[in-house]
Parts: sequence; C-alpha cells; structure tokens
Amino acid sequence: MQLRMTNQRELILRELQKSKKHLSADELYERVKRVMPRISLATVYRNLETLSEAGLIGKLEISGRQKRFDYEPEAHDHIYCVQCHRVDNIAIDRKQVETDKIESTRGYRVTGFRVEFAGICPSCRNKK
Amino acid sequence: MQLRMTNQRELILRELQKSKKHLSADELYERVKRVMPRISLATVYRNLETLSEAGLIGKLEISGRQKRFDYEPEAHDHIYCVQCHRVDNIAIDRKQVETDKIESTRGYRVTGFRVEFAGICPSCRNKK
DNA sequence: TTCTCTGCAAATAATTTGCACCCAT
DNA sequence: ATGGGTGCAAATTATTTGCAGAGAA
Repeated sequence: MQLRMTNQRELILRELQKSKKHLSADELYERVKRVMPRISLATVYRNLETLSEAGLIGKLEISGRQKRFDYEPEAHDHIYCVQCHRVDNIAIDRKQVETDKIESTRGYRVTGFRVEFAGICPSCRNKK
Repeated sequence: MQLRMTNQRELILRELQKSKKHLSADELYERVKRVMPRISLATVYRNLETLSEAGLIGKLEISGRQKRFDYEPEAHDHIYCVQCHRVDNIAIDRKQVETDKIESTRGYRVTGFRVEFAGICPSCRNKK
C-alpha cells in the first residue's frame, strides 16, 4: 500500500501544521472546509489515521472524548497496548525516566514513552 | 450534593478494586452484572464518573476509544486541560520529572502528572 | 490503466440523558 | 420525607464503513 498525496491529504496535513495546535478531527474539518468546501469529514478521519501511521503527524492518546492529532510527530508511565488498548501499571523511577530504566516492562515491547501533566488551562481558570 | 453509598455504587467500587485492572465501563458492567443482574450500564457509567470525582478511583486519560478506570486513585508530560480538554506542549527535562522542574506551565495550574509508556502487550505480540 | 482515495449516507460504538419510581439518609 | 440514585429506552457524540465514481501514479 503506497501513499498518494492527494489534494485533500496535503491540505489536511498543511492545515494541521499551520494551526500549531492539537486539533480533533472535527476541528480540523472546520478549517479545511473553508479551503475545500466539499471535503468530507470521513476523509479527514481517514487521513488523520493514515498520516499518523505514516509518521507525518502524531496521534495523542490522552483525550477526553475525542482523539487529538499533533502537528508534529514526536517521541513521547502507565504502559498500554497500542493494538488492543489494554493498560497495565509499570514501576519507574520518576527522577530517571529513560526506557532502559524501567524496572519491568511486564512483557510489553516498549515503543516509546511520554510524560504528561494535567491541569487547568488559562482560559478555563478565568471561567471559574 | 452528598454521596449516598448505594448497593450499586458499592458493588461497582468493590469489583473494580478486586479486578486490579484498568477496566472500561462495559468490562466492569459485565462483572457487576454477575452479582446484580438487573443493574444498568448507565448506572455503571454514572458511578464511575461519580467515584472518580470523589477521588475513590482514578480515570485514565490515555485511551483508545474507551475511557478506562483505575482501581486506585493515583498521582499521575504534554499538558492538557481537564475541563475543556485542550492540549498544549510543555518543556520538561525528562531526567528530572518533578512538578517544580517544569520550565513553563504555559499558564496552566498544574494538578498532577504521570509518565506513560506505549508498547505492544504480550498477547498482541503473540497474535502477529 | 490501475488502484488508492473520495464523498455520501448509513452503520457502529461509546457515552449521556429524560423520566418516573426507588431507597439511603 | 426528600433529594440523590436507579433502570429503561431514547438521544447524542465520535468514529467507521460500504459503495460507486474520481483521480494520482
């Protein structure tokens, strides 16, 4: 299966990169529609998936309801399976986060890691 | 609003803790149904939400399609908003992950962090 | 030409909600 | 008794898929 660079795919990639944000499929759909009004939401979904498989963009696994996509593919302490989404705990030394410092991978083949913080963003802080 | 400890709520909490896994709502539903056959899936959803707000269990923000719930509430590197789910990048020193070591919080009020690894779990490794 | 890709609409999957009745406090 | 909680069914939200035609390689 080889990748064709269609106008839609190129536009989706370009708009996501231009945004410099972590957009959901429908947020990006709203943006690309301005340029290509007849594009379909399904096309956006399919391309985001394709582009992240190709490594051109990143797919964020943190989420509320929706998946979000990252304008730059990136290397990124729970451990979870990217195929079946099973999750397991893993013991790590938080002061020394490096793949080879994991005490046990529980049998997983580790493909990457990332550190994620939770918090309240500026505009939500203002609302309350 | 005060919390009532109903039989349903207690059972849901107990079964999640007993499982020692990160179950999704419907996986947990299958388990509690064995004990309380007429319980509704909606009740499971409502209680998982309530229990995690109360801090009795944890809600995992990493996900595939489904949310997963953690049998133990836990302290937990992207930064995202727990209210609107906006996501922003944050610069950290991965070798020194501590809240006070973040270079900039981008205006977020940080409530916690966790380190998460990605990989392929043992049973998925076998399937391929 | 040959396949991958697209738009459209319908189908799924996951989660939420309205409502009338129930029960923990 | 009373206000939060429940079951049921219907409604939403997010994402995926079948299909026939379009267009990149």
